[in-house]
Amino acid sequence: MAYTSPGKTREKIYDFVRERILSGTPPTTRDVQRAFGFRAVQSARQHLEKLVFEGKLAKVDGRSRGYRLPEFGKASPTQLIAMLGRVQAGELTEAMEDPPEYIMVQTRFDDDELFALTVEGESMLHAGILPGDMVIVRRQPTASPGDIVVALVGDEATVKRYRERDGRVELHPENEAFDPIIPREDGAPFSLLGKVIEIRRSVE
Amino acid sequence: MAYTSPGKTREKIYDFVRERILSGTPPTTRDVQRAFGFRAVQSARQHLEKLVFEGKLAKVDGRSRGYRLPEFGKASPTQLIAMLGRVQAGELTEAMEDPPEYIMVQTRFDDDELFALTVEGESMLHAGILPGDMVIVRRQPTASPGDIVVALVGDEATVKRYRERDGRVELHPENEAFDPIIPREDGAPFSLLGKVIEIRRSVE
DNA sequence: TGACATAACAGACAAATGTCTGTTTTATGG
DNA sequence: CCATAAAACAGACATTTGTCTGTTATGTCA
Repeated sequence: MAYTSPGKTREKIYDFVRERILSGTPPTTRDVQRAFGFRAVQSARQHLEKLVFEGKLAKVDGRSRGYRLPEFGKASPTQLIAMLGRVQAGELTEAMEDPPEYIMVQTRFDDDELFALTVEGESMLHAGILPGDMVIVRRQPTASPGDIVVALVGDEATVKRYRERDGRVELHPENEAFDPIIPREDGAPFSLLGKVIEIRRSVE
Repeated sequence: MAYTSPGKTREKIYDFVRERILSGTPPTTRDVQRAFGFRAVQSARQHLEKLVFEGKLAKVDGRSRGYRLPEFGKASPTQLIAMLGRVQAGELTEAMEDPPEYIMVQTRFDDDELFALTVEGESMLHAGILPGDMVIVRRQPTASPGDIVVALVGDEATVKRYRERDGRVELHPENEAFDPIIPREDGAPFSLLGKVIEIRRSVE
């Protein structure tokens, strides 16, 4: 490879390695060598080791593909969660299996069971949740008053604000055009799917 | 390792491999061997190959740590972007360098230059953008009418709806309590930072 | 119980990958 | 221009890792 001014190539190597790590597979020394057209492995290695020395990369010695992003290691665990969609026979199932869509989420705890849903309807408009928004839900059987939750009422999944009045569960919309749902009264089968922990909206 | 009924161990191996892939490093055959206490590499290999045959895992032959999640192979590229925050002397700089915070974004195009901001104020309330929301912005010098943009007006970064009237730029809030900004008229230095492509809100 | 499929084991070889020692070439700053 | 540091090259060895052939043990089911 042609000679470049000090640090120039190293920066590109960092970008390359970083991207590879993020996309799921840290590169081998020789991956880097080939990607940059070095004629010696050591050329790649020297840059990589220097990046580790500078603290820009972390490394597990001796192991193959041992390079890591230092801050990211302990930052927050990343989880790939499934986009669910349709409600079918009272059970939430994966919509359009064909390709099941996944999204990345950074979570506080690794053992949370998460899933994502697309919101339909305008019942939570005043809570800043619009139709088409994606909500990320932590599956849990209970909730606290004030939580935004996803519940199965009858056959339909719905996003509402969780309240309790006189010991009874109430699901409140945040839009005057809609009425609260009081499960016991209307007798519809009711079950709490989980709590909304994040809202995402794509506006591209 | 003790003998288990058919498929029992394989399921656990699948979970193990999956988790390892998601956490950033696919395991080696011998990683699996050790994790399950097999006394032969082939035991692990057999299970892994079978999982590939069943379509539950994908694999790059010959390469170390070559196991993948099949659906994940084609997923959109992932990018780590910086959380910017404060506006300083007309320039957007990284807030609290000390740990620079990064978030994961799945992008359509890999070469977009993205950054993230925290929204202050309620001027975009009716567009479903609340104070504290994080907006992900693609840096670009122009915008189309209707876009939600981030602009630097004076020393302040502001999120508004981009409009044009009589060939002049107007920045419209989505809240009656606020007035539109018409850059030329009030004479404040104005520059377009980019277009909002995603909104995220954490409600934990 | 016995046939069968699967699980697990044993040992080895080959390829990929990490690592090392030393040399040559080029950019940079005085 | 020269001294120096960094970049790139060369070739090799050690370890890790993927792969293979064949054997033994155990669960399953008729």
